Amino acid sequence: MIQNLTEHDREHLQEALGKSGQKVTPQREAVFTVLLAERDHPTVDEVFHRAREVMPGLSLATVYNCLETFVGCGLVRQVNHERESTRYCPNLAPHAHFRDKATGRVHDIELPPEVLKSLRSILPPGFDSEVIEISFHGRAQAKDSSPSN
Amino acid sequence: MIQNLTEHDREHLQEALGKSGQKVTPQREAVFTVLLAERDHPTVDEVFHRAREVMPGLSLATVYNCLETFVGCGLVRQVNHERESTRYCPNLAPHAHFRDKATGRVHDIELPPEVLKSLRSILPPGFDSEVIEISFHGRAQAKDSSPSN
DNA sequence: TTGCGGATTAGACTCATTCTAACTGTGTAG
DNA sequence: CTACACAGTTAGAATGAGTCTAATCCGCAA
Repeated sequence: MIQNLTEHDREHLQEALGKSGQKVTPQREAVFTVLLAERDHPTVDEVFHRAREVMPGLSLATVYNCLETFVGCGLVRQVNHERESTRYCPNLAPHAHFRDKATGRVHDIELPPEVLKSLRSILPPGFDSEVIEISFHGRAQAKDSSPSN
Repeated sequence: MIQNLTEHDREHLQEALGKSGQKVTPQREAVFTVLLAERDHPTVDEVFHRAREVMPGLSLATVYNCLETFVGCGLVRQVNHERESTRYCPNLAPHAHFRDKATGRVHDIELPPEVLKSLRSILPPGFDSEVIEISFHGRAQAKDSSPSN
């Protein structure tokens, strides 16, 4: 089920961690692998259970730590919807999220640069935004499972 | 500090509650008054403390109940940022939120219809969105306090 | 007066997340 | 080789927003 990291992904991990002076550890590798394996915006708990299958001694605290580290060095994004548990997303391209009311599943929605730009333009002078989060909530007659990247 | 409701606002409250078969109570009036008095996106706790000044017996549970009721009948909107406490906003016009990194203060950002439209347009066919939330996070060299409306 | 139902209340409870303190493992200085 | 430092990991306790529960209150209709 859970593949090992590709050469490329391992390098990506290593480089991002290295840049902020941190190391690749087996736990971090396991957690990162889980995130890449199924890009379905898992919660911490889901990551925990999936990673445990591969590394039974892994603790929940470590999963929290790893994910925080990844967010800190820009490897993944947090996704929040209302006050539900935080989900994690390895898609770094600018995109919005769509949460399906029926299934709770989160889909990535591509965000064209011009739309992003028009969004930025609504900020009055003096407002300088680093992060924009856009989330839709509604119904999707989705074909199937995993969101595109 | 906390003014009474204007005639107009009381009618607004009454009508909205009435439509979903609920009554105006002193507690609901107090909570609604607090929301309108200072449109600074207070948390439940802030609403609770402000309303207590006017109605000392008011309980936290009731504040939760009132706010939930208001959301249910469309009188106010919830505003969530990451996993911080939920805030409440009586501005019903479509708008985005800007959270100031430095102060934590939330500002309303007007959302022109064409921007809203361009946002909707990025949804692939089959995705039907009822709610769109847009939030910016960054720094504002704000002149002063309360957000417009 | 009695009974009903919605509203309110205090306090118990849940549960995601954070904190703490102990432990592990690796690398480096002696 | 030994030991010290230090990042990372770990289990479990603590936190805190929000929800639930069961008792009470209150206005109204029979």
